[in-house]
Amino acid sequence: MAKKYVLKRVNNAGLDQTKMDEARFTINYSHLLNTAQLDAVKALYGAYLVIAGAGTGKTRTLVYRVARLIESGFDPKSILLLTFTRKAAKEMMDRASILLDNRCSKIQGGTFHSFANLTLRKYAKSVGLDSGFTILDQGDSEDVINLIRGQLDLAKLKKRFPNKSTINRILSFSVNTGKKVSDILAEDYPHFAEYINEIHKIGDIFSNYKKKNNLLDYDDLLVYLKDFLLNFDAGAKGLLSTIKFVMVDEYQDTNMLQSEIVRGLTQINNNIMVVGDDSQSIYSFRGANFKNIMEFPKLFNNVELIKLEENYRSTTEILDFTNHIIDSAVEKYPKHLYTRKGSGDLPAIISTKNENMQSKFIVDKILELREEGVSLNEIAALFRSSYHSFDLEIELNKANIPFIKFGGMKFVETAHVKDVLAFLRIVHNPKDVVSWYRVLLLHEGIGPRKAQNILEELSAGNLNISSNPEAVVDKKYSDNIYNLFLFLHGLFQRKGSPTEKAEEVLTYYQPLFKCKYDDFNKRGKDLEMFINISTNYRSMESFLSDMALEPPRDSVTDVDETDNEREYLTLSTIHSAKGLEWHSVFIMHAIDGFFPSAQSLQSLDSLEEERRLMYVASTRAQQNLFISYPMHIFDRIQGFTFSKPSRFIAEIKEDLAEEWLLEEDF
DNA sequence: TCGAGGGTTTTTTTT
DNA sequence: AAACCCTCGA
Repeated sequence: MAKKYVLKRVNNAGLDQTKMDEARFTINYSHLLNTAQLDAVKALYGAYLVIAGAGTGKTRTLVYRVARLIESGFDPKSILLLTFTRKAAKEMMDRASILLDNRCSKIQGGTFHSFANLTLRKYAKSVGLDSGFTILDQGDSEDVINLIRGQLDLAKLKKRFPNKSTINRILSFSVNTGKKVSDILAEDYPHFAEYINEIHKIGDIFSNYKKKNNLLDYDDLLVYLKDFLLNFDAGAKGLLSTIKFVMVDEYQDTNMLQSEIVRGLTQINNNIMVVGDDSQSIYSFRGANFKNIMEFPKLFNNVELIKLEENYRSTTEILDFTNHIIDSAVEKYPKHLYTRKGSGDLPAIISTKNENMQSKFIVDKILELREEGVSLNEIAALFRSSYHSFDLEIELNKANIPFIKFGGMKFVETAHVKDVLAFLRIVHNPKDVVSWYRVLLLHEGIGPRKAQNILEELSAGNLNISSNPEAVVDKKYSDNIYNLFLFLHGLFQRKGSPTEKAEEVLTYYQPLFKCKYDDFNKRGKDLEMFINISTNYRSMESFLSDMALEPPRDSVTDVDETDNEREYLTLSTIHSAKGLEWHSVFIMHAIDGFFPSAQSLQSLDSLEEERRLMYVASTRAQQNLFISYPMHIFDRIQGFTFSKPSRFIAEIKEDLAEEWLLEEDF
């Protein structure tokens, strides 16, 4: 008798989901994960919202899910993992590779912006872009706005007009949240409300300017990507048919624009998993709203909610402390974090006489910890604003404690590095007026006016760098302009690696550099490092994109790439410490006015965000948590002021932390 | 029109 | 302490 076969529908990977036998996997998932984590890892099709409290193994869960999808036979390239930094994406891919095999490093991963960059270059035509577009970083955008601002006749205005960074912030916030500029002004900048028309005008000119000159700022990257996806033409369909699974990390910090991108990405394969924690939402200034994460179920059908609540990071004492901080939040979604990690020391709240005593305390305590066998790599000092660590940095240097600082001014944001980049950007995109302007102003005898004239000649085609300057650069221009064009023409024609070109720029730039900066000796190190970094790149395009999107961390204090073995302490803004953890954590400057910051005291919403910031900071600690505040601190405006401890720690109950008072003779 | 000098304000956080 | 704005002499 002939056997009867029943044809069952199988999924895309050719495997029947219900029949999938755990034994076929090389990784023993059910042993290595808790129930909730396992639910998330096994999830296959559909939409999932994973609410993952601090330290509940969020990264671990994502890593295992990647491994499992790949083990199930899905093409790594069909998995897209959007993270907050590319470092986070890379770390996850590395961990998954160790877990399973090298296929895991083949998934697509990165930030929304870097994904937008790659996609838009690839599909430039269908978006109506030139694929050689240049990315404007925040400083570049501000420069353009300043230019436009200068052209408007603002002298006639009686009252102060917002400066470039404020204008940029307002316009950008509008793009990211979808709010009207007038509403933003009314809510956050009532004192500028009367300038609504001027701001709109600047916004319009700015947009046209960017379009005309092949420039995209951070927001444009997202807007163009969103439009590309939602227009859903052949190009977008082609792209989306290759993406089967989308995962988004740190979803609480995405904004409306980004959530539309997520929607756009899942139009064909409705498989989406977002992971986040509303209590750790700390990017409202970029348009994120902690409530967005709970709006997610409205975006997709049948969203399954998974909650990770077992904390694997901190001791009971630390967890009790951090739970208390977030319990006082005015608005939050219920969750109960618990730990089985056991008991340790109570968190300590340390008041010191002044800022320097605080630094000395931290240095001393670090040395003590090191005596006890805690590696410097396991220790971090966290602060609200980048400048809060200046005094500590001095003391660390005195004590010979190596450190790396995260957050704050980045290496590529320093004026001299931007100068060098500007030359390279012109050669790569001769329409990059922002860089042109910067480069022109470097030269003696050229101010805003003459630079404008030259820019006009450039856009009219009377001047260019593709032909020999003999032919195009008129006699009426000074020698240094002729020489500039000669140099750029040479560089434009030359084929060579980013490093070779950067070295040529440096040679040309050297005299200008020494003339512009008194402290050129100190800054010179950055330029050397810039050359060093360039050696990692073979294409100018990826080099320039990376410098704008994922620039290297720090300039002076940064150690060599080869120095990975060395131990170092981490100094970091709380924002840059997101997602990380250490054995021992110091939180500095816990003073009202510093943390929470003075600007946030005005509104409840921003105060609540400061609270979440304190929550993020304190949940980074595994074993030891030290929160310090100086009782006297120098305030540039008022001189010495007596300061109160941060309201977040002042409200802590006695049994949750012990208080230390540091005597003067330390 | 450039660029130096002086007086004033300003301050988070990041892609 | 640095960034910004305005004024004024060359």
